[in-house]
Amino acid sequence: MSEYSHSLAEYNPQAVEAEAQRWWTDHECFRAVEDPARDKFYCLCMFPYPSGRLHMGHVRNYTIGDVIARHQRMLGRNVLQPMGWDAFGLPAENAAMARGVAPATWTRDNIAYMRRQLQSLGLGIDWSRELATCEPEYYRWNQWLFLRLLEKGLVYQTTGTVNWDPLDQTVLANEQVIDGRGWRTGAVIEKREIPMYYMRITAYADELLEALDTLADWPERVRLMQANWIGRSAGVEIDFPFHSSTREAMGADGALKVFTTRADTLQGATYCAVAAEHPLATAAARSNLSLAAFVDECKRGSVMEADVATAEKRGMATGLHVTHPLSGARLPVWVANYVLMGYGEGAVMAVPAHDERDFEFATKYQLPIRCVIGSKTGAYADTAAPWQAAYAEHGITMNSGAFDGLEFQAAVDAIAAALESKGLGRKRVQFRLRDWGISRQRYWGTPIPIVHCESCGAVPVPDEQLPVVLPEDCIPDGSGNPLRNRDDFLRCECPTCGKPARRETDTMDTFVDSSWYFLRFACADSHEAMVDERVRYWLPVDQYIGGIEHAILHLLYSRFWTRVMRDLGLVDLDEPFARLLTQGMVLNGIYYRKTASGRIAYYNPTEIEEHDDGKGGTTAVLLVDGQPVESGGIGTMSKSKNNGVDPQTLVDTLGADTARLFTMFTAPPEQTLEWSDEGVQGASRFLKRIWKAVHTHVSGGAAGPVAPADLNEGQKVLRRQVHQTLVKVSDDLGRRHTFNTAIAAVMELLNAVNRAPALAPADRSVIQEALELMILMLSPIVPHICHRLWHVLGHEVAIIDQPWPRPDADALKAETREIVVQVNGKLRGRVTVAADAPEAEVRAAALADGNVQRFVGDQAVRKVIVVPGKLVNVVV
RNA sequence: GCCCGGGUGGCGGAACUGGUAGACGCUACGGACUUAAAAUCCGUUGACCUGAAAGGGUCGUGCCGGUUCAAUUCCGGCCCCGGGCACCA
Repeated sequence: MSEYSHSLAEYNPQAVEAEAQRWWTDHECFRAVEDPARDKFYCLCMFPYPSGRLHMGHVRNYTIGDVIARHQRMLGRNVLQPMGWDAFGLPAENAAMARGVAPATWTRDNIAYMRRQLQSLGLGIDWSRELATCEPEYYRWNQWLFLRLLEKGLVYQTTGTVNWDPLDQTVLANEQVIDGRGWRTGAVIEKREIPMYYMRITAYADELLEALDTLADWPERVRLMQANWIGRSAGVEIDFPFHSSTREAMGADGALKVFTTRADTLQGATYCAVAAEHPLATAAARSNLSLAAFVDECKRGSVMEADVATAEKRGMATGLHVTHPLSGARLPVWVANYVLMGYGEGAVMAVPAHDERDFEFATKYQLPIRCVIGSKTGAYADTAAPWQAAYAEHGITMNSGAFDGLEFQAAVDAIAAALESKGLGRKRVQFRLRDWGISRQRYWGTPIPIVHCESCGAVPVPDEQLPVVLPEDCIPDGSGNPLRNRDDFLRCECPTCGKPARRETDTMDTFVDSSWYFLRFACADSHEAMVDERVRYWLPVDQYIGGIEHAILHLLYSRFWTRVMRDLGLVDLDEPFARLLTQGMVLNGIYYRKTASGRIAYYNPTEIEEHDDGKGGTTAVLLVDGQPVESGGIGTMSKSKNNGVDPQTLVDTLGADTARLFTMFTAPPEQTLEWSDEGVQGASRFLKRIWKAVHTHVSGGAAGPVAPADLNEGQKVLRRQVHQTLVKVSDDLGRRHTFNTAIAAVMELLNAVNRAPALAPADRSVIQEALELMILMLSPIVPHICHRLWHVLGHEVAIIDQPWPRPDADALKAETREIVVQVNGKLRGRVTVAADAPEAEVRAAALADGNVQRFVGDQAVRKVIVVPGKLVNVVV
């Protein structure tokens, strides 16, 4: 008999959790050791940015991972669940500015605090593999791989556009630009072209796209988003030769190259449009002051695609002309703000009749609209006048001379062939994906390992000089990169000629850090190499868990980086993440007041009380003054809306198990989760109920093993529910990852156990089995309380080392089944039949039901549909 | 603007492959226990109609339309909310 069995004390989460955590630590339960004889399971959650304190999103993320990891462990897998820190980034520099503390100090303090917080959640993490990306031991390999990519031509330098704050004389992130102005200075932001390093992710575009089909265990929506992001489109590249007048003006021959996926509409092109950055725009602006001013203005606008796409369409004629490659017609060239320099050729042929954007532009500037596609049911042109909108669907060519009457693909093929024979066009594949610009004009990141020499130019730092260590005592003040003022960092010798030279001060995008950390966890202590042979054992990650907001960039960069390392012979792996779960965000209510000055003051929901307003709704009141506040609905927990909930308070009061249970029960993992104080209470109450159920049962003395043959009907029914619940929970945890329904099923079972008679020895045996299985099923979710209750139920061996139970096939067998009977699709009755009753018998029983007969009446039965084991539908 | 999701009682959600809409939890209300409160336990809780009651019926899954014996689920069109849009991570 266990030492705990007679303790009917109140459930005290702090004591229970401390005890369980101590046991796991003392026994090194989560230390992952390579063992080729065992199946491994690598369970990884996206590592956190050490922002200061854990937020509820972290709790949700890491609880999901821990539940899956613990379940897999019980299934017998050799589980690895590591943790690290995405430690470089902008917030550390902001904190430095706000508090005058070095980013390194701030970051490391945050890591220490957040590590303790994670440990208090009882996560089964192998802390011996912990890493932080701001450690030279880690980022030296960013530098090393950068140099390998440079050698292979997969890193190159070209100019890129950045946001420039003219007052602070610094580059701003998109996030730091608010309504076109710098967040600190309020100055109107300019665009600047500066040299930057790029990674040639486009070289892998085809493979990254095609391999999406192999990711069967990724959410469909993520694969779709990635496919659309890569954006492969087959089309035709068309040359519009310069018109004679333009040749004179330009002093050169040539053609305007455009890319189009709608070559079938070529005969409807009435003008061409180029981006403000296009060479033709630059050339035309040289002799045209107002055009130069317009081009300048366009270049000043936002770099963000959302802004460009929603901006009012504006343009100006360049005065230059090109000739239509087939008809020879003279077409004007316009500069338009809706043409992106970064896609295709930075120039488009405009077909206003068949493209929404061209249509809007042509209507505004009174450019001709020429219809060349008719709908399949008739000529569109007849019904569309006067023009209301573009007809952008595929259709049949018309007004296109020799190309009339063709369907989309035939028209594209014929026109492409005609262009090709004239040397004015060719079929081509275009990707939307752009190369990855990794240069950041910021301090707190991986230094780019390049030295600038007056004689030799940009020279790679030799491997033996790695890492290029970032000085850690800088405190950014918002005016540019502080590395530029650090002589001890800047000054160096040129590795090629030995003359004095200057170090590159740009650092790498933090997405570089997160593109391979999952590989490093396999061998975090490797000093000689970036990765070693242990990667072969642990990778791929069997289950990756993180926020849906990373669906594109982080996951795509990681897939790219893994392939780069594969092609360098460093790993034997195409895809890093076998199975992906994208968790939803955590939301909470938003409350605010408008102050006299018109500013909005947000109040944390913990300072608010909702009162009934007597009209079926509620009024929100601020606790300190009792006065009403505005309710702003619900939104993601954020600092700016002041609606975050500190999980630490919850852990300190109701315990980690309650926090874990609440986040797992309240919503399925992929959906958004709404915070609710009452819901948290409900989770806590359930733990108390199960605590009490176990102790009450045990206080009745020892229960013998179940003897299936001796059970009465009620005991059989309860036992069947026990094993049905086990079947469901196994599936919910293992395949579906719907932890909410798994918990609901266990709750139902506890309700059934609490209702069941508990006097006879056979009753107590069935209840003992039910409670044991419930504790085993709950142990991945609320491991601390289960650690204790397992002992209370009389077991010496800790539950962490128990295997996942198997349902008893005999217990699952039922002799009868309830069948639903519908008449014309509406529920009219239920009949109970033998579980193995043949269809004819089920059908007869259904038709014999009193209520069914009432609804059938004297109407003729037209059809009877029998769904085996489920329902009968009588159609009259 | 483009790409991807989501919308079900008073609330969070369940219904897994087209087959009983509302499991489970919360809230609210009623009751038990208590000097009292908290806690705990028991019961009721989609709307409407009907019945003394037991019960029975109609409607109902954002809106409009379609397919089907049967639609929260599939198809077409719309509305609203959330995520991403390349320098937040």
